[in-house]
Amino acid sequence: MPLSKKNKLSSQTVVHWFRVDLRTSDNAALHLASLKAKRERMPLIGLYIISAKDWKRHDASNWKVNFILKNLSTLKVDLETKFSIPLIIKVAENIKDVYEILKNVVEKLDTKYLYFNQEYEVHENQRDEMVQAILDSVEVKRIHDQCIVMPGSVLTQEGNIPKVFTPFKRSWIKFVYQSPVKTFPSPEKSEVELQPLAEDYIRSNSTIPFPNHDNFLNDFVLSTEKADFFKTYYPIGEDSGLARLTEFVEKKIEKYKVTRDYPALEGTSNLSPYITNGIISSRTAFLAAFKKNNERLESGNENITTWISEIIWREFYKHILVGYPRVSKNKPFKLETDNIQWNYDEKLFKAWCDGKTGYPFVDAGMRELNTTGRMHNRLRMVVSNFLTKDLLIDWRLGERYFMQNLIDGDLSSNNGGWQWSASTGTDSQPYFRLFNPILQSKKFDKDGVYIKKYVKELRNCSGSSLHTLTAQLQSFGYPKPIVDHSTARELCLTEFKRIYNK
DNA sequence: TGTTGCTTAAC
DNA sequence: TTAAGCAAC
Repeated sequence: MPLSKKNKLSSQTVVHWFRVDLRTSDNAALHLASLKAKRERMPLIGLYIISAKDWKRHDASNWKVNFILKNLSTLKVDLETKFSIPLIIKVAENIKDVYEILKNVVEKLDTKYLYFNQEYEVHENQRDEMVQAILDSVEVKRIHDQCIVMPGSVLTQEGNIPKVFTPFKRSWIKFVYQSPVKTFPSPEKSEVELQPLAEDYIRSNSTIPFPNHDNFLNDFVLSTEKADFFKTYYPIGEDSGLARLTEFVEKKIEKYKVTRDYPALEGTSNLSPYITNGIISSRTAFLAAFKKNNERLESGNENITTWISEIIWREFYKHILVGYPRVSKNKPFKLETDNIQWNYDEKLFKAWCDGKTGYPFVDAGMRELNTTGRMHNRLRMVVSNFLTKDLLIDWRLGERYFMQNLIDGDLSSNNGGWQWSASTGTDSQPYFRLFNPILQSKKFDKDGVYIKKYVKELRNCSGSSLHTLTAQLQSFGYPKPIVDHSTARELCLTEFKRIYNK
C-alpha cells in the first residue's frame, strides 16, 4: 500500500549527482553527502544523467563513452551492495533537459540536499550555476574535488594565477606542505529505509543503456576489434584503477624518469583513463607516490618526483582553464599567436590523422591512437609538434582530433598540451618546441620496436633504416614523406618571426 | 620534456 | 671522422 496518493514522499532525501567522479572512495561530495544523510537520518541516493548530446558537443570519443558507461554499471553494483546506496540513471535527450530531469528527481524523491563535485569547464560551470538557481527548494552543495589543490589557491604575489609552470609548481608544493592532502573516506552504509514510492521511482529509472546500432548511443559503438582491445586493456571499476596505481607505484615508479620516454618500454602509469574519468581520484594517486617518496616533493627519488610533476602539470592546466577561460573558447593563451597563418590543407591533415605522413615515428603514434584510444606521452609531443610545426596546421584541429579519439581526453590537459606544442600556450619561444621527428625516433625508439608494432608494413625493415627517409621505406608499401622537415622547420620559424616582427 | 651549427679535441 | 660542449635560434 502506498503511503500517500500524492507523488510527494513524506521522508526527505539526500542526492549525490555523479558526473566525472564514478567512484565511491576519495570522493569529496559523496563523502559529505553521506555525512549529511547520516546526521539528518535521510536516505542517500545516487544519480547519473546520460547526455549523449553533451558528449558529442565535447567531442567525447567512443572509447571514453564506453569506458564511462561500463564503469557506471560497476559503480552501480558497488554502491548498492557495499553501501546500500541506490543509483538512478536518467537520460537527457537534449542538453537543456538536464534541468527538467533534476526538478523531476528532487520532486519524486523529496530531496532536501543535492551534492555534486564541481566541474571547471565553462559550459559545465554555467549549467551548475543554473541548477543552483532553479532548484530553490533544495540546498545545492557544489564541492571542490577534481584536483588536489583548488584552482585559485595557488596565486602569484599580485594575486593572479601563475602563467608559467615552474613558479606554479613551486607555489603548489609550498601550498601542499602547508595544507596536507587528505583523502575522503568512503560513504557510510545507508541504514535509512526508502519510502515505497521512492523505491518504485528508483526501480523504474535504473537501466544503463549501452551503445548499439539501434539506440540513441549509436554514434559511440566500438568496432568488434576495438571492443576486444578495450576488454583486455581497460579493466573496469575503481578497484581495477586502484590496482593499476598500486602496481605502478610498487614496480615502475622508481624507474619512471629513465623509462618514460621510450614508448616500447611502457614505463608510464597508464592511469589517465581512470583519473580523467574520475574512476580514481588524483589525490589518491598523488598520495600513493608521495608516501612512496617518504612524503617528500623536492628531494628523495627523482623518478617519483618526476611522476608527481606530471600530476602537477594536470593541476597547472586546470588552474589555467579557470584563470584564463579563453583557452576553452577556441582562443590561444597567447592571443598574438592567432595572427599565425595556419594551414588548413585537408589532404595533409588527413594524412596526419591516418598515420600516413611518411615519418615512421609520427605515423606509429597516430596509428596507436586510432587503434587503441591511447597514445604514449612521448608520441603526443611528437605528433602534435609535427602537425603544428612541420605542417603548420592549426593546433585546434589536432586538439579536436585527440578529443575525438582518446579514452583519456580531458579539456584542460589536452588543450594545455596542444598549446604547449604549438607555442601558443603558457610559456616559451617557438624554437624551444621544434622537434625533429627523425631525431626523436633515433633517440626514443632506436630499434624501432614501437614503430613496428603500429606501422605493420615496416615490420621487416631493418631498425636503422626506420630512421632514414630513403626510398627503401616505400618498397615496403610505406608512404613517401608528405613534407621535408628542414624546409618545413624554416617556414615555421619564419612565420613565428613574422608575427613577432623579428 | 628541443635542434642546429660551430668549435675543439680525440682518434 | 666522430664526439662532446656550448651558444644561438
